[in-house]
Amino acid sequence: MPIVQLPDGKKISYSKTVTGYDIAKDISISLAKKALAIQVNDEYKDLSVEISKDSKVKIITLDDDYALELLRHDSAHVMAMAVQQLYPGTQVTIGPVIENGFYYDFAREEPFTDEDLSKIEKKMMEIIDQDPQTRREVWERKKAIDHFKSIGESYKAELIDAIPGNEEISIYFHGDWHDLCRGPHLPSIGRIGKAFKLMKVAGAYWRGDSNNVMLQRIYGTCWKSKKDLDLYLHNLEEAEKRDHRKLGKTMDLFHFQEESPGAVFWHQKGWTLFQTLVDFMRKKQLEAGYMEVNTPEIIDRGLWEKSGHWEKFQEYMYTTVTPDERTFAIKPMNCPGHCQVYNQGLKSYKDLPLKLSEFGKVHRYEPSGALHGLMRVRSFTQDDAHIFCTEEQITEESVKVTKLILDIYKSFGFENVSLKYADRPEKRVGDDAVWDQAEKALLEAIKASNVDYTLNKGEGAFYGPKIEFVLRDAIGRDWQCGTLQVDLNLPGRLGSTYIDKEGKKKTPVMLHRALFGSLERFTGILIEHYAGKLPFWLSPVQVAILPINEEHHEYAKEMLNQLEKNSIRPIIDLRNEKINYKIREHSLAKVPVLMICGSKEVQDKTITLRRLGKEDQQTAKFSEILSSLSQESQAPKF
RNA sequence: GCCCCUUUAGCUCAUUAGGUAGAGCAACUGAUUUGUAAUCAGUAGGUGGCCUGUUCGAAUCGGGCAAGGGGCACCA
Repeated sequence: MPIVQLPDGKKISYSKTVTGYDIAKDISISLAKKALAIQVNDEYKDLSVEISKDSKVKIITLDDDYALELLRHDSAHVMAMAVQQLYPGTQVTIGPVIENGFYYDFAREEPFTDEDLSKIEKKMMEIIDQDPQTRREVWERKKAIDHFKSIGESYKAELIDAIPGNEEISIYFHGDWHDLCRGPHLPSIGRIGKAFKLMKVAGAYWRGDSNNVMLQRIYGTCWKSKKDLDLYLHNLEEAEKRDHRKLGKTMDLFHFQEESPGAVFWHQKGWTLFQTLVDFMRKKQLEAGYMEVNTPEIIDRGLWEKSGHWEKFQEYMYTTVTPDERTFAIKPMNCPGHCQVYNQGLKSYKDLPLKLSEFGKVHRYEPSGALHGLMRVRSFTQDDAHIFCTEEQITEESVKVTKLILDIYKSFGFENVSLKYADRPEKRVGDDAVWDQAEKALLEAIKASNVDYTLNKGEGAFYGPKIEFVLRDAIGRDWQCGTLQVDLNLPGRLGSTYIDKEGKKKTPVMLHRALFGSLERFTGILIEHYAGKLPFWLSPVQVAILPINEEHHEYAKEMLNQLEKNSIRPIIDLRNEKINYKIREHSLAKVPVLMICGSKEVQDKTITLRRLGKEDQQTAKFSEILSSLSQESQAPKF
């Protein structure tokens, strides 16, 4: 005698077990037609689920957000159906819903080609037209394993074996095709609609483990309507346009070449941008009490053995053997070097906290497949610092670091920042009491920052807990940049000490901290965030002076000179081209300010100014414009 | 590192049964002296990523290597 309660509070009582479909029908015929699934006490179920107990229910239709998950999940199944019909002998493994779509991993000897994708898509359309009904069955575990083994689906059998004993094994049938699946699913396949597209084939390890065999993964996207699909595809194209690798080329910022994979050749314009960033951060750090130092790139392996890098990090280190047969490593991190600077001279508790910063270029032999433009390189500059302090100072210093990082992010328009906090792992060094203190300190810093955070339990470094700073860019992508790590290990290993109030030698705690992590990567993020249209203060070329014809060249040169004297970065275009042509070209080059001068301007000592992306013009005295641009050229303050 | 794909002029891309390559833009030369997103004409430009094999003949087919791309794994 179940009584079901609808979202509006209305109750319907039944004299016997009912299905979701029955309920939908009792509410209205039109709802029954639209119904895709049912939510029973916060759990999503098939529409065919039998309800025997009192429950709160909600009929899921295309209007619910959850519908998209159903559509995508069913799309994955249909894709697997299509693949197995077209390519017999292919094994199915897992096929989950992901952001914007779905994928399915297949085991098949032959690789899938792009032509295969269109064939599969076509077959999917056919299946959707046939609209097979969905049916759920619960099987006994052994029967399920034996069955999948008998039809050659060993991966599925392995998956069933891994399902916890208290869970039931549900098998979904779509027509005569079936798959192990938790569900729920649409009542019939035709409900998917046709707003989907197969995107790409990729390799993926079975169970995400690189020791396992590699499967073939097909990615697809699926939406509620053709319109949504088109919008998604359009957004992808737009995102491609702001790809920093593409913009780096067209804006003449940097290049890569095969003789030095993963290392940047910075061109004048890109390097100007890079240096502008460094200048900005240098100033902010000096204001925050950091002392900038510089340490060697190449250091004897003995020091890396002491620091533990030789043991833990060797596979990422470049090494070199000199003619006198000494082995050196090119630094992958700055910390050991900073400890050496700290170790010079006796330190007192009065010297703490001691903050050493460095724009240190580090080299790491990253796996070739990881390289990606500026975002992942083998040679990069860290905006690195190490804070030597007492255990009692961890909290205060952590709060300061967090504030500094968040303030700097804001200067670049990154308001949407989140934190990831990782606490003690199983394998670690240091006393639990010190860990307690370090973790408490980081949590307090997080609390003080008033920013959302997620906990990565047990994911801390072996030497201490850490916070990672994640920023979201203009098109909603997250980038992990800054980091703050408490280190209870390295100062001890490298013999760093200070004299405390009682005159006893003690080992300081070290905080590792980076604002953006890699400046190369941050430059890439900035380019994409701004789609190349950098704010005036960061723009490598800030002003293009465009005279109308030869008569105005002299005046134009005069202004060039004035701008340069005022530390603005101008260029001048004296080519014998029409003004339209010059405007177009420098606009495409994303120069933020165009200065046009013709006879009128020469006569009145004015300039006509046009800003990137805007069509309106502004004519004013050159002197006035000069002072306002000088103002605008300053780095943000906070 | 692993799977798949790609690599042709400075850039973006063509050449769909193997017969030594073509366009647009850029560059250069000349004409044009121009007022807010492409003035016209001409010239030059390529041992087709590198090595190797098959063939009378390879950008095109096979093998190897490298770099780049999409993913996976790793990660700033």
